[in-house]
Amino acid sequence: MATLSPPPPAFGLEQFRAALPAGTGEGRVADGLCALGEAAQLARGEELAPDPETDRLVWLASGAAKLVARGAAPPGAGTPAGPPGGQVLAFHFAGDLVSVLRQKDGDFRLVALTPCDLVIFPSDRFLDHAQGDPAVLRSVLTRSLQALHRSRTRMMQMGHKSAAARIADFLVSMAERLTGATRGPCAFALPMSRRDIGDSLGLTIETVSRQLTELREAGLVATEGRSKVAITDVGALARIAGRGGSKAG
Amino acid sequence: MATLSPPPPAFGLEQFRAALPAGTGEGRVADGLCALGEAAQLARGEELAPDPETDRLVWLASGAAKLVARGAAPPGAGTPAGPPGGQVLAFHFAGDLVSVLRQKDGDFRLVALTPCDLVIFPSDRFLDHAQGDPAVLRSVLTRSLQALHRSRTRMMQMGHKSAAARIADFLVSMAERLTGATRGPCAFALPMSRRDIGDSLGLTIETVSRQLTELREAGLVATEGRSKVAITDVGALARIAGRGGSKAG
DNA sequence: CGCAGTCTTGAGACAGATCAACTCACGTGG
DNA sequence: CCACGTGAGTTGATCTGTCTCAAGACTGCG
Repeated sequence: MATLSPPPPAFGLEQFRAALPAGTGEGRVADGLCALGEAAQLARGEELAPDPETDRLVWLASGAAKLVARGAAPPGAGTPAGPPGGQVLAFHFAGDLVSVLRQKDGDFRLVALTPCDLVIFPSDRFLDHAQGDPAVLRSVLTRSLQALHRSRTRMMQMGHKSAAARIADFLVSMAERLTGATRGPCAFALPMSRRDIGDSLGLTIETVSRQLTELREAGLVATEGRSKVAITDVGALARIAGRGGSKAG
Repeated sequence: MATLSPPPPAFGLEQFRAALPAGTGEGRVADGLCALGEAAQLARGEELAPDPETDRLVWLASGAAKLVARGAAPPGAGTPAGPPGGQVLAFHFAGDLVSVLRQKDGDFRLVALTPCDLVIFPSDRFLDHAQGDPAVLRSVLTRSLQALHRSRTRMMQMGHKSAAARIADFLVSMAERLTGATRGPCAFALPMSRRDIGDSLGLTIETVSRQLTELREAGLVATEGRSKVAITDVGALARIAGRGGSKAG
């Protein structure tokens, strides 16, 4: 269960305010929005308590989480993996605003990969308030359109890309989101398991493992332990992924 | 080239207005929006003239179109299919509001599958005006979030679904959008080619053809000519697609 | 009526899934 | 501090589904 935190002064809210569009004026609306938000923490593996009635917007103040679709058992429970288990739709990190629709519309669940601080807004009330400040509303809309664009681009890639390209793309994407690097070397720790990676890419854990091994043998990445990854050259991976200046090279 | 139509009284705009949220008041803002829109027609195979500078929102008043990503040659030109050709990201039909980003962000192009009437809005100016009426802005946002949701769901399916499931899903989706049917029998004409279908599903035309043949032999669909399709039972197809009551069934 | 392009059908090749051990990392308990 | 056990990760062998390459049949058009 998510641990609601009334005593601690709502960690994360101030960061949320800071992320609001600057042109929003004195912040009256921002205050209103913050008043709507409920701060919560999730421990590793914990899941955002589902709400069958309302769509929610969740602001991830810190940590990493995955958005999974129906069927994933809570960690520690049975259902090892007989059926597909739970399909991972997306990974989210600090700063992301995640749209979690009510269960009725195809219950998606937000599961913490690391300890998370988050702020939960009821979608409709958030928008009611945001209407008071079109800049905020527009900011959210722009984010959504970008998210849609990204999702479409990903979808296109998923359509007909090899396992190698998918893994490379995944790593490039993680490098960008976790370290901001878009080329050159970089290193980071992956918060998710091989299974999560495979589920999000439509591959099996075996294939994920094999592809990582090949990249390792090609000298493009180095791994340490289960999660640490060092990329020799993000640009080279991006090329394998079919991004950027792929023109014949 | 898109044929701009100044003389005809902007066919499509009235329908666009009608589709705006009802609670928007007298329609002052709606008038402003309509003033921003440029009506255009596209003939079959024609492509919306690309604009490298501005993001656009395109309202499809009538007809059907596909949103494709870089590389697709105009119909009648060379480039049969040597390289991947053009990946189809989505199909759109009358009533859809399509977000077409500027070329810089990964040029997507809107290509007419049938003669189309459409209304083109510059994205930023549309939003500027829409800020005058939060209800409109919110309506657009809601649409976007739903589109994102649909895109994610599709992405998930693309990830690990068989060719049969993808074709079945495609047919169910088309049945819903073209006839409104979600179960029972229905019939319609597909406005797109096998190649378009394959491109949108990440399959080859041969596989599309084979899967349709199997569905035909199974008595689930009947085809006539190149485009006409009759579905015996949408629910049965939905089950194959992995939608609905798939529980062990 | 004939042509061109789309669609269908077939045979073979290959990527990734599946099934099955094995190894290692990391947390636990001695 | 080190030994141990569990579950994650890796690796290998095989099998299936889809792509590829190659003809052939039909649709729809001029």
